[in-house]
Amino acid sequence: MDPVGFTQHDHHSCIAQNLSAVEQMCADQGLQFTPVRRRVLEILLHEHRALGAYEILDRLRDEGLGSQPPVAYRALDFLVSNGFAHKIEHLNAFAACAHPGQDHTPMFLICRACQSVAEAVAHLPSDTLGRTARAEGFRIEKAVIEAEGLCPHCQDATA
Amino acid sequence: MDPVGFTQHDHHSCIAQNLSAVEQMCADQGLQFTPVRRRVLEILLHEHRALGAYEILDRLRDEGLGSQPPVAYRALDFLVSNGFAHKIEHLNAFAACAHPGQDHTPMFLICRACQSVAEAVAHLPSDTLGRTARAEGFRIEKAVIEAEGLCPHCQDATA
DNA sequence: TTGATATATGTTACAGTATATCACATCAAG
DNA sequence: CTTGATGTGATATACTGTAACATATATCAA
Repeated sequence: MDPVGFTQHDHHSCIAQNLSAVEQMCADQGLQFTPVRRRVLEILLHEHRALGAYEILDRLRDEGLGSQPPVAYRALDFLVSNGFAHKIEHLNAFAACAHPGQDHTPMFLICRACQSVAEAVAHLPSDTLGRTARAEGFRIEKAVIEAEGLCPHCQDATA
Repeated sequence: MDPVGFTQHDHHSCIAQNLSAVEQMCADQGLQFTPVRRRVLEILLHEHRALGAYEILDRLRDEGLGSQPPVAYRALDFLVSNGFAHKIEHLNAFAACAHPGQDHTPMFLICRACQSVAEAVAHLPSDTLGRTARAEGFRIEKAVIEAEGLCPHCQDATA
């Protein structure tokens, strides 16, 4: 479960693997992986960055797959609530999940220069957040952990 | 630096203390603590929860202190960028800072039942977020850490 | 197969959040 | 006194998200 980071990788196979994994999980769980939902995930995977709902909608519209906001939002809701994508609150945008299906609290490193996004996995119990919640008697249901800054590449470019 | 949590406290003096601390800091740093900015902070302190920009704007309007969105957003920008308030991304809302002036990465526990918000302080270097960033060579400039769930009181109420 | 139920999609309209821009006032520094 | 920085007022607009209702498609039991 490596963080999917700022390094090069075989993008084509990464898309294919993710898609077939999601396909399999939908079959197993009786979820309908419909054309719109599939296409939205493909778009997110292909871009490999966070996209706004309306960017996604524009592409759906170009392909005749739906033209109104609720179409995009519903597909995104499906993907997010089943763990196939995440919403990045800081950007009001969405990104494909780097390790779909595994129940996890994602953590994002967002480069403010090149807009790339790396996903890693938090370890809540040992983090300040988890320990504070325990101490306060708060029950965490969902956590949002996002950092903005400069990725290694853009630090070099700036320097 | 206790987390300001879900327990009772002397709200009147907590408002007064916070306000005078901010006042002092503005004086020290040559920042203009203007009527609009002061009023917005007072509103946030008084509510002691996260407020949307337009909720704040409505109150400003009632008091004749400005009626257009930029007025509220500019005051909020001032408060946020100087560390006197925080934006809670998960809610698209704003809350007064519980320990203004201290440079810190705030962490929020948000009750989805009663909407109360507790602020605590993260220890980035030891958390997964900080360690991951270090390992990836990512330089964090700002972090957003927010948890949604049930506060102790609402857990009891639900049970 | 048929009908009943649940789920997914299409569309309109709107609500909520945020910013760009221009004009004007104030005030401190040179 | 004028220049530049900062704050305010106001209009307009862009971006993000949802409510509500109609239609279509899938699923499953009888």
